[in-house]
Amino acid sequence: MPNKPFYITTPIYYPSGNPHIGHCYTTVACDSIARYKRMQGYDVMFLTGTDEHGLKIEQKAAEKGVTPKEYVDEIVETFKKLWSYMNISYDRYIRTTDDYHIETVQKIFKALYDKGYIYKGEYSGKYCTPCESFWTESQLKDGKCPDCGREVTEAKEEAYFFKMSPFAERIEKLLTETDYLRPKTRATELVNNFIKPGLEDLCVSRTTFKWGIPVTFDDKHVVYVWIDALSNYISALGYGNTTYKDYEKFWPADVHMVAKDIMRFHAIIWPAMLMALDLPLPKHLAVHGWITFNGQKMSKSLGNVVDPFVLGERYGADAIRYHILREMALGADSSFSNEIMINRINSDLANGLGNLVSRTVAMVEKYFGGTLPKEKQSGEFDDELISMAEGLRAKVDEFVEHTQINNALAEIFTVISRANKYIDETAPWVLAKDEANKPRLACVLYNLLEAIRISTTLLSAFMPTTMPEVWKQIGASESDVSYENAAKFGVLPADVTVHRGEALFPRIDVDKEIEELNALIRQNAPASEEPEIEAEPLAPQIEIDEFFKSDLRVAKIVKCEKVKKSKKLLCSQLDDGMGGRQVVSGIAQWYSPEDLIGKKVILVANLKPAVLCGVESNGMICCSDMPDGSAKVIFVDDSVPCGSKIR
RNA sequence: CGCGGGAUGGAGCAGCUCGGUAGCUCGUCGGGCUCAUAACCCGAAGGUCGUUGGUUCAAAUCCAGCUCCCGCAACCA
Repeated sequence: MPNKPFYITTPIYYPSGNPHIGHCYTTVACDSIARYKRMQGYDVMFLTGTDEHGLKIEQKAAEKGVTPKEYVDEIVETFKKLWSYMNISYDRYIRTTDDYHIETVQKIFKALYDKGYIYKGEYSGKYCTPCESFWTESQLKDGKCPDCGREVTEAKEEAYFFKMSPFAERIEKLLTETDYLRPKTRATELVNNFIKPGLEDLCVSRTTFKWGIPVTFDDKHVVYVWIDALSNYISALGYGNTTYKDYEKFWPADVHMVAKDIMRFHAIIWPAMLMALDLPLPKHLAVHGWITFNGQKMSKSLGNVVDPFVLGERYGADAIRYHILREMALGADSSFSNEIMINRINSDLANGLGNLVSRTVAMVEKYFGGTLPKEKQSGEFDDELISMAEGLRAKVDEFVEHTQINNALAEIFTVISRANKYIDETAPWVLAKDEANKPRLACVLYNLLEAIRISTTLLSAFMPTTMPEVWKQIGASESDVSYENAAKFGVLPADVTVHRGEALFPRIDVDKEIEELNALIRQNAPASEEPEIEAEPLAPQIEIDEFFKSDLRVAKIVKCEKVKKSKKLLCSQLDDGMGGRQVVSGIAQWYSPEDLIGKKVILVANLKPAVLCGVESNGMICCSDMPDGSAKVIFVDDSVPCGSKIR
């Protein structure tokens, strides 16, 4: 009888930069589940990959002066290197630039078109030229581009749209009445925000960049991200292509694991696509939180601090894996500070597991020369340890089944703790003093080896690099550490021979280590005071009269207050030397009203008025972008009179 | 009144569905042990369970109001 299939996926990552610890998060979790399922005897397909199309890649490549494909090839290598570093056992790696994927996407696009779910949009006034973006009716803000706020034009541009509304009801049921979404607490949020207001048709093609999969029946268009990226889950199995033939076997997927920022696409758009194609839906969508660093969200500027390569080199892939997995709770964010990680490695891995193996093996060597005698005598305290060890597998099974890896690990370490306590209870060093106690002593040590064998067998899915080293030390053969034997006590040979080895997880000196890491950070930080910024590509040249189309004036902020119901907006009353006006600016995160009152700024005075969060705005205050995404207002010398023209 | 989540000893969390001695990990302090990676084991200190009111014999747990955080949505003219 063939083994039961199990299909698990990570998202395909966007290679617009090198991978960071956040990417490890999802991938390591999937890898652990994949390994566990393989151990259980499932025929596993574990898919990961990269989503390689789109405007951003096209631009990044242009900046570097290479083709998009060349650009992406290089970064993909880094991803693969990281996965090999982290000992990730993916079965297949999909790149959306692979021929077979392109073939599938084109077929799916055509199929949806033929079924009438994709139609060509001919909307008027939905295109923002500066942003090169299409918008649907409800995305527009007061009839203007939601991105830049400028007037959208009567677009001659066209785009294809995917009809979502026919599936709204089924999707709502999927989210609220099944356990598709994990954790389910997010279901209401999705339903309230997206489904109840009415599902918008989705723009699924672009004509404004070339780096994408061409629409077969309309070569002006390339397929936009949704259909391109999400289809990877089935194209990788051979749906719509002949490169692979695993679709029948593995679809529907057992688990799609994603971080919360892309939950929406996997919870709504992906099911809608599958429904439109009349394909079965995946069984579960497991959503996890973000890694935050010292309380801050991960960002590029922090990238080098928690470079997974650096961390892996210092502590080993398994230590990183363990920390990530142990901290991960479905849904919630988890913080990643070096201190937390080092403490965790020390207390759980070095003091708990590593030391348990070390002391046990040492005692077998010291008291029996490395090989236990066959004669044993059971005694007090044995039963509790044995029953805990024997019952462990069932508990871990349960947690893995529900993608609760942190709990699975906690369960395993309960047994490890219990084993350490068992040593104190039985006090082998006391037994060793009397030759008559040798059978009892042998039994105690054997029980410890068994507890270690069972724990590490189950742990090997999560920490695949180090566990074989443990097995070498405790004298376990390959068959001893099978999943089968993980629920049985008494598997190791009665006269097992151990082999003392290196410390598995050396204890880390916290203070020293933190200092070294901080030094590394400083070293990697930009040397100059001036933060380096990635220069934006230069806008096309313009004539001087085009410049004079914008009327820039000096104005003084006389009054300023926060816009209610908005986090980002400040509403200012300006003296523009022309009777005054009101302007709204999205800078509330960086400036409080007191910072601005009385200051003189540069005003774009001839912008068409717009209404933001119900407040009218007549112009724009000039700011410069900062590397971290914030903005700095450009102040003008107080001696310049209000209303002065700038040129 | 856009939607949702949260507030529990120094830190991070569990408990709340189905009211009844407040639990875990780390940290701190004291003790024990010596097989071990100064590790391990035991014990102690430390909490008005955000705030106010209500239901009840009894509320961290149920109900209502309030405050503060966080996420989503909206929004950086």
